[in-house]
Amino acid sequence: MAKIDEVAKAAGVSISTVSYALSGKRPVAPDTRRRIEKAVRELGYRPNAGARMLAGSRTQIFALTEPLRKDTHAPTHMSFVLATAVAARRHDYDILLLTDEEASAGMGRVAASGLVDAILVLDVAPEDERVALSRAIATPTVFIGVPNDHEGLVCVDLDFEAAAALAVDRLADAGHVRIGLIGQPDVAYEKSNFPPRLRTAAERRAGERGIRLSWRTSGHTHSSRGRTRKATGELLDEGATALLIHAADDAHTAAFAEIEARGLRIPEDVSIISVAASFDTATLSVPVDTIPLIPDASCGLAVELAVRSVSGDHLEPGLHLIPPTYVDRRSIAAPSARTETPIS
Amino acid sequence: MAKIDEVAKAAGVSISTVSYALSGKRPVAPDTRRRIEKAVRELGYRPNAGARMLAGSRTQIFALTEPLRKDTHAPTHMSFVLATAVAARRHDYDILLLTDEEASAGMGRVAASGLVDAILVLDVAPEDERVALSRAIATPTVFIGVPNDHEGLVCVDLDFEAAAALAVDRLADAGHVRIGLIGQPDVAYEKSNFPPRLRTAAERRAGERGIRLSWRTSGHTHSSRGRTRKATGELLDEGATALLIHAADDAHTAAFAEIEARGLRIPEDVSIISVAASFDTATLSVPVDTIPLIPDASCGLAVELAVRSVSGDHLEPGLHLIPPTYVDRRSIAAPSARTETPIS
DNA sequence: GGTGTCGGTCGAAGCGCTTCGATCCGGAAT
DNA sequence: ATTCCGGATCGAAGCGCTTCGACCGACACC
Repeated sequence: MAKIDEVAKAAGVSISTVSYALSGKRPVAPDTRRRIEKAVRELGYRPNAGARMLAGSRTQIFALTEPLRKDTHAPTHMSFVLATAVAARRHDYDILLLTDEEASAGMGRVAASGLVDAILVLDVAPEDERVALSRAIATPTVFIGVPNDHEGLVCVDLDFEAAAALAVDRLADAGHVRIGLIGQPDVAYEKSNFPPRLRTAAERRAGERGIRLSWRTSGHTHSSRGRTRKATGELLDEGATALLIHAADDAHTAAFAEIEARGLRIPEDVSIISVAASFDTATLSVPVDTIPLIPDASCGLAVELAVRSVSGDHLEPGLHLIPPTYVDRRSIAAPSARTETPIS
Repeated sequence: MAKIDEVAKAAGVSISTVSYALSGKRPVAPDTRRRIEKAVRELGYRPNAGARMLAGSRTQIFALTEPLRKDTHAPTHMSFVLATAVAARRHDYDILLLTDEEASAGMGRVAASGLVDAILVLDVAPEDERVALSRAIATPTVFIGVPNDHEGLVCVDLDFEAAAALAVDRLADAGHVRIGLIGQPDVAYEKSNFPPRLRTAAERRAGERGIRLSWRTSGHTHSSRGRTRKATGELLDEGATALLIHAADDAHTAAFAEIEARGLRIPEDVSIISVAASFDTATLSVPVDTIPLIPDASCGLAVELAVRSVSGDHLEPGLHLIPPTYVDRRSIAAPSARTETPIS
């Protein structure tokens, strides 16, 4: 591998001029710059990562911690990892994976050894041991998700509460007075933070709009087809004319199956909104309206915050909630006489 | 962060002695070693990663390239990434993720900048552009999977051919003369390497044992419930008394559904072996015999090879095929009169 | 009693880069 | 003219570690 001194010699300048030309930290004459760039190209020069870290004290690496619990939804998780990696590369950063036990243990290690410039935290649990760890280290840390105790942390997430309110509003505006919420699997309500918050926010708004909202989960440890169908049926039996789904894709198809089995149509007989889905609801057998949880948005913002914090911008801690966006796919209509029942 | 000279001072020795005590590359007196370890502990010393890379020319980082095509089975993929990361940590290595476009572009980058000691290649396609890249760089590269053109490469994988032969043998030994193979989704037979090889090997062995083997895929771009059920039905209609399944978990449940719908039982009426499954076939509604594809084994071996190649051991290129292991869960029995039909 | 050999230790030379201060030069301001 | 400023460049000092060669004393061997 060519080294910086070879580039300097080839371009007829000093080492430091090459460095400045490449970093842009001091002005370099246009002609000189061209000669340097030419030399770099011809020699295939790449600055040595180790030397850079040592001299610069910027590593161009972010750690990404992901515990990968057994109940993690793999496809969703993958899209978050992917979004983070892509966003990082846009800022010339690489991602170092900390999984399994290392998700926690590795944080201290990479921080102390100066291997990474910042740490991104994925798969955040309500009571997450990484919260304490992040407070104990000097390396900037950004949470993608919000733990219960987020005092002094930088956190990024979809504004689930606003999303829930928006969804309820849309249904209320369309005239629905009884709606059902099909939520995440049971465990999510203990091990994760936003499912309960979304539910609570939906209930609050429903109350404000004079609507009755019933809630069911979509399974035990993961979305179960049978459980979700049953839940759907129960909600419809209770008179729900609209469904708000906060669950994985298979829960959607299970709900569709029950609706179809009853000879009902979407949206004529049953309105549906999917909330905080991170997959594409347009490719479901029935495209549905959604207030999506966009990995690119969350992870992009998280990376941006990390980059900024490395560049000196001491960012004040706090929640960075991404405002919900409504994607209309025509799965909402006014309640039909067919499903509507008098309020008891 | 404490630096090595502070440790040296605290222990009353020179910097180099500290270094040798920690690396073990030269003998250090037991008493001296203890004093150094004490100092390290008390100061919370961690060698600086950048300095280490620069001076040592060992980075303690492996790159893991994973293109993440849309048809990648997320859960399977995740278990490979996890297995790799865990294995790497056992050897004191971290994993740097190269995804998406960077899966290819990043290889040259991290190699040239000396960021990583070796590269591990995941999600290998038959015609994989990373093959050419790996030949163009000096950084040791280990493929987890076998591309068509593997001349001069180091590749690790399950011995699919032996696995197929083993599976056919078991069924033949049990007395089956007509068996069906439910394979991967269609695309896998174009975009991946082993599905066709497994199929061919199964057919060859079936021929040798005088058995008739019919083949069906389990879907178009992913396992489809309907398609798999249909395939299962067709195979049974053709007189198959045993099924060899090489597909994702949902394909198994789909096959079970069809079998159950026909009032048949496993293994009394239909014998089943799952080949090269990377999930736990014991947790399926019906536990089935399997010749598993064990991520820990493949990735562990790959990491080991990478570590060895870094430590000077110039490893000669070649395929490292992991011998198949048979896990008995009692899903095989002799063919029953109920399903058996005379050979036409 | 020389002369190896080996365990144990030290000093110093880098590893390849970034960055600070110094220098030099041409043009604007006075 | 003199001064001053900012663009453009250079030399050199590290960044924190690894590793080489050298040294010293202890012990064994003949």
